[in-house]
Amino acid sequence: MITPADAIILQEQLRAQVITTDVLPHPIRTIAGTDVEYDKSTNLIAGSVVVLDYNTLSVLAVASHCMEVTFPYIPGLFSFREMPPLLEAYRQLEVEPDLIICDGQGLAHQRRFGLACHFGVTLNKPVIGCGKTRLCGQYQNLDEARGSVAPLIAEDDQALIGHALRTRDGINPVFVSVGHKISLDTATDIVLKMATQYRLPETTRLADHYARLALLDYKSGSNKPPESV
DNA sequence: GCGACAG
DNA sequence: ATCTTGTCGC
Repeated sequence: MITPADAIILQEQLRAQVITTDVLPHPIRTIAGTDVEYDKSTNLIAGSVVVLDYNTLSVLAVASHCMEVTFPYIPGLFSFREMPPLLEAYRQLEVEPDLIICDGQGLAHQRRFGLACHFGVTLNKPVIGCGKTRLCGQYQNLDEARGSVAPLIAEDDQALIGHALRTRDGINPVFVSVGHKISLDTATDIVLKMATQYRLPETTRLADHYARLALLDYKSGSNKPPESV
C-alpha cells in the first residue's frame, strides 16, 4: 500500500491538474453527493454516492461499497482513506452526475489538494468540497444570516482557498472550496442552493444516510447464522 | 517545543 | 468517525 510519505508526493504532483474555473454542463441537470461511514470495531468503511435531480432533489441513483479500511486517518491525507470505497461506489452508478459535492475540503487544504480535488482529478469531473469543519485557513466577519459568506484565507501565503458559508441563520457555517472544474463562487452558490432545510446540503445528508445503511447491510449480511443441525 | 488537525 | 440522553438556551 502507498505510504504517507509517497501520498504527499502524489498530492504535490496531482495538484497541478486542478482546474479552478467553471467547466460544467449548462444547465446543470443532476448533482451527486458522497459520504463515508466508519465502523470502528470491525475496521469497515462504507462509501456512498447518491445522484439527485438538480431542480427537484429527487433521488435518481444510489451506489454504495463497503470494504476494510486501507489507510490511517491523517489530517491532510484524508482522501487516501476515503477514495477507495467512493471510487468503487461511483463506478457502480447507473446515472452519471453533472457534478459532485464531496464531504471534505478541496483547495482548503495544507497542500491545496483535499479529497474534492483528488476525486475530481481522478474522475475528471466537476467536484465541490464542502466540509463541516475547518482544516486550515482563517476567516472573520461572517454575518449570522443564511447566505452570508466570508473568505477563507490560508495562514501561510494569505491565498483565498475557500469560503465559510452560513447555510442557516445563526448556525455554524460550512466550508466550501474548489475541488475541480468549478469556480469558488459557483461552488458556493450551488452549496447554498442544495442546503434547502438543514445546515448541510441535501446531497451530503442523503449520502450519509445511504452510507450508514450500506454499512449496516454489510454487517448483517456477513453475520452468518450458526449452522442449523 | 506547542497547538491545530477534513472524517 | 466514534463514545451518547437529556437538557440548556434562543
